[in-house]
Amino acid sequence: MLDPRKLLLLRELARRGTIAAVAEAVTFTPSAVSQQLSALEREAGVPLLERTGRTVTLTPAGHLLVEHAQTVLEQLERASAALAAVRGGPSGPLRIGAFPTATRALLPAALTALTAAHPGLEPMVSEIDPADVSAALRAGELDVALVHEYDFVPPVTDASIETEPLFSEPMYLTDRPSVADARDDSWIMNKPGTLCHTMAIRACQAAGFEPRVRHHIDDFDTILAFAAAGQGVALVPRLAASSPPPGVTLTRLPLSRRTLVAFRRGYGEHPAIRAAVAVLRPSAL
Amino acid sequence: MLDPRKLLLLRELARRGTIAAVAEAVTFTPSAVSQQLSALEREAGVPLLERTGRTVTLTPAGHLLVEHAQTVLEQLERASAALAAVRGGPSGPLRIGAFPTATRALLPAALTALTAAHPGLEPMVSEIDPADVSAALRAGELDVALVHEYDFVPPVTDASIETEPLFSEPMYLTDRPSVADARDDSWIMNKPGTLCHTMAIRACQAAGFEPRVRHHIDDFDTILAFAAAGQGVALVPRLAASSPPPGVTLTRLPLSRRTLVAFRRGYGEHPAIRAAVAVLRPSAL
DNA sequence: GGTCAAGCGTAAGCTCAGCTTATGCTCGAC
DNA sequence: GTCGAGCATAAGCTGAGCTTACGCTTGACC
Repeated sequence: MLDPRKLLLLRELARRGTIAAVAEAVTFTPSAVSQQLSALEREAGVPLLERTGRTVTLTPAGHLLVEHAQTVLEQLERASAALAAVRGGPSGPLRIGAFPTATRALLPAALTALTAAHPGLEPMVSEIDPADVSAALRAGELDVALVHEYDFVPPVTDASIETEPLFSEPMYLTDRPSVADARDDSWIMNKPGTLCHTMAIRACQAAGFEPRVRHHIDDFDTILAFAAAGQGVALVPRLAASSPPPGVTLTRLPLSRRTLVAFRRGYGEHPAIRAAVAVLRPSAL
Repeated sequence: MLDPRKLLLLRELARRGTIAAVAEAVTFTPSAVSQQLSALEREAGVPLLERTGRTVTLTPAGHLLVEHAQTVLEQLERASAALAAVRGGPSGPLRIGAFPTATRALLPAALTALTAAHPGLEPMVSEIDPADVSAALRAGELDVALVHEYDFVPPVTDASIETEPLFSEPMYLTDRPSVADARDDSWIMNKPGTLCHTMAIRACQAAGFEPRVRHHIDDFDTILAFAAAGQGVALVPRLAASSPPPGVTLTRLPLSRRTLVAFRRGYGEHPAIRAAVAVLRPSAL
C-alpha cells in the first residue's frame, strides 16, 4: 500500500522544486526526505524523479503520481474534517418521543439522516401519545417530541413547551362519504385517553351524534384492516392511509391534522434539538 | 494524518464484524488489530467502536469514518493501478519527426495527451521535411513521423514505410483569386528541396507558367507576414492560415494537402507507435 | 582554472511504532 | 458451573524511519 506520508513529500516536491525546500517545510532533514522519496520510487517500481543539474525534477510518471497523491491527501483531509465535525457537533443521547404513526412513517428516514449528519448523536425513540408529551418533556424524560393537533381538539398550550409546525395533512373516512353518514355505524377508534380518540369522538359530536365504538385499536394499519373486514368505520390521517387494504374506500374530509415538533422552551437553539428539527422538516424528508 | 493501514482495519471490521476475523483476514494477531484500532480511535478523538456482548460494534462515528476510509482506500488503489499501468505500458524514448507547421500546430496538444496517457514515454521531436522522412525512418533516426502529400506531388511509396492518413485540409492563396491570376507576381515559397516548394512550383506549372520566386522562407507565419508586407504571393495550408495577419486576404483553392503519420512497416502494432498514432488522430485533437 | 556553497545521496546509529506472546477479563452457550 | 470465544492490556522485540556525518556533483564567482 502506498504511504500517504511519502505521497505528501512527493506533492510538496512538485510544489517547491527542491528536496531541501520540502525538508524545511516539513521540518525534516533533506536526507530523510531523500530517503523517503527513494523508498516511494522503489515501491512504485517506476522512476519518479531524476537529477537535473544539482536539483531533481519529476518524471512524467512522477507528475502522474502527484495527481493521484493530491486526491488521496484531499480525501484524507475530508475524513479528518468529518471527525473534527463529529467532535465539535452535537453528541450524546437524544430522547425522542413520537406518536406511533410518525414512528413508523417519519422516523426511519429522519434517524438515518440525523445520524449521518451527526454521528455523535444517539437518538432514543419512545412511542408516546401527544396527550402525554408535555409532562414527559417537562420531566426531562424526552428532549424532543412529535405531536399532532386536530381541528376539533384545542391544542394544549403549555408555557414551558415550545412547538414548531411541520406539516398539515387531511383526514380520511372509511367507506362513508361524510361523518354524518356514519351515524349508525360501528366505529373503530384509538384507545381512550389518546388524542386521536378524543378527536374522533368530537368529530362525531360535531356531526350531531354519539358514536358507537366497538373496537379500540391504536395502530392505523390494523384499524384499516378491521375496516376492510367490515368491522366498522374509522377516521385515519393521510400519513396512515398511503396504501389502504383492498375493499376500503377512503373519503377525504374537510378535517385536518397538524404535526408539530415540541421541545422545552428555550431549547430550540440547542444543537441537538436544532439538528433533530432540521431532519424532521418536510423539506428534509 | 490518518493512517490508511488503520483505516483498512476499520473497514474490514465493518465488513467482518469481529476483530478476530479481521486479524485472520490480514494475518495479524487479534491483539495487533485491537491495538491499531485503539490507536485510530485515539487519533480520531471520537469513540469509533464499543463492546457489545463479547464482540465490538461500530458507533455512528465509526460508520462515518468507514465511509471515508472506503473512498481513501479506493483512491489509493487507483494510484497503484496507475503506477502498474505505467510499469506495463510503453516506455522509453520515442523519436518523432514532424514538418514545422505540424510541430507548432499539432504536437503541443498531442504530446500533452501522450505523456498523460503513457508517462513512461519520452517523446523526442525533430523538425523534418516530409521529403527526408523515409530515409530517417529507415535509418532508425525516427520512430514515427508526421508527413503530408500535395495534389501535385505524387506520394513517395516506399515498401518499408507504412502510413495512416490523419486528415485533409484545403490550400489557400494570398491576395489573388486563383493561381493563374498570380502569373506575374513575385512568389514567396519554402526552401528548395522541401515538398512545399515542389508543390508550389508544380501548381504554377499546372496553371501554365513558371513562377518568379523572390523569397525562400520555411515558416508559414513569416511567409504570411511577408505577403502582408506586399512582398509577393504564397500558397499556405489551412493549418498555417488560422489567424492571417491584417492586410492579407486568403482564397480557398481546389487544392488539398493530406497529413499522414508514417512509421516503419510492421511497427503499427508497437505499443509506443499505437499510442502516438492514437493521440494524433483528429478525434483526439 | 580554482574555490565555494547549494543540493543530493549514502552509511551508520538510534528511537519508537507496531508486531508477537502471554495473560486476564467478560459474555454467552451448554 | 464450566468452558470457549472474543477482546484488552502488559512486556518484549524487530524494523521503519529519523538524525548526524560525509562525499559527490553542479553552477556561480573570482
